[in-house]
Amino acid sequence: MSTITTLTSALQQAGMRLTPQRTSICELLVDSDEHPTAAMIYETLKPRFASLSLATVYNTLDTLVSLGVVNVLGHAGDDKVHYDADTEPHVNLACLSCSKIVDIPSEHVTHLDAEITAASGYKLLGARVLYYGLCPACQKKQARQATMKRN
Amino acid sequence: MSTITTLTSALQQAGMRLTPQRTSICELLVDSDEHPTAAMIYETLKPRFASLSLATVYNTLDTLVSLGVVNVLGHAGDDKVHYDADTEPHVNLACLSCSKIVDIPSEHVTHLDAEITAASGYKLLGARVLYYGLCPACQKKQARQATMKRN
DNA sequence: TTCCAAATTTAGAATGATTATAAAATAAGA
DNA sequence: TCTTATTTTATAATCATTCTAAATTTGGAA
Ligand SMILES: [Mn+2]
Ligand SMILES: [Mn+2]
Ligand SMILES: [Zn+2]
Ligand SMILES: [Zn+2]
Repeated sequence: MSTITTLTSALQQAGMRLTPQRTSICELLVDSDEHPTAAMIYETLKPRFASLSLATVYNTLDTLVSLGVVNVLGHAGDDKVHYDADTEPHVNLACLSCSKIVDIPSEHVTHLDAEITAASGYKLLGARVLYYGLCPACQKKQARQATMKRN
Repeated sequence: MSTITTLTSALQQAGMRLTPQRTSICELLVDSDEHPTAAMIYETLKPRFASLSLATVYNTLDTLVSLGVVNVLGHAGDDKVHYDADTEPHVNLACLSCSKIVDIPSEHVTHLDAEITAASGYKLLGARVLYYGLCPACQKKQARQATMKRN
């Protein structure tokens, strides 16, 4: 399990300073289980840093991703990129309708890293294991709307 | 293995007409193993359809994705969304430097679909299993540049 | 055939997430 | 304190993608 230290020390070891903004972004990423976007991080931290800039959020996220301590999952029905500070192998499951992403533990994904590295010679930096579809609530919503139209 | 018919009949069963543009987009997706972007598809088909529009490419891709016969993998170092007509479970492996995506067969991913459906109640539409890092060639390139700087 | 309405494609404008830029603020060290 | 490198910020710019309305194509009557 990633802790705040995992992220902050990654930044330091990369020769970067630990500013309050960067620390808060790392904290939010580790504490959150909602796979936030840059905009969500920005909005959440705005009250704490009145002058926070979106550029800082994007820059910090890019750095964390390129250091391999944060995974970038991509779009989830919205057109925003979602991030995941939990780099332990697991399945992410997104609803294309409400854009929520939940975690699914799976024994199967645990061994993929080693398998891929061995088979490919690639230097792995991150994983994007995201299945997508419709959550139960949004399935019901769709069924209801389909019924409406038919009548 | 997906054939051209998998995609075209999905469009027809959704009540859509099989136009030459749509058929060609489906063909290209099935024939290609390079996980193309909308722009790549557009450029490839432009010689055949002088008046082809990017909107048609995007619309067709969206439809195919929402029908579950094409997977959307997301960005790969570039900022273009890559698509995969191979919906058989497999690992995609992207190089963030040269943006190439290769396929890695894996026994482990085969059972994920069923496992996720059972555990979640979601209606699955697609999978995005993409690991990313640096291919061997780009690793060498980076090492060489690091050496340069040091001297 | 010819005609019609629906579906589709197209060209071009608009959107908006992300990136780039340059100036202001901050921090580390002499 | 100075000095300098790093970082943040405000704002402009980019560009992949989406939207829009007009033009084209289609399939099915008549
Ligand atoms: Mn997750
Ligand atoms: Mn693939
Ligand atoms: Zn939902
Ligand atoms: Zn490469």
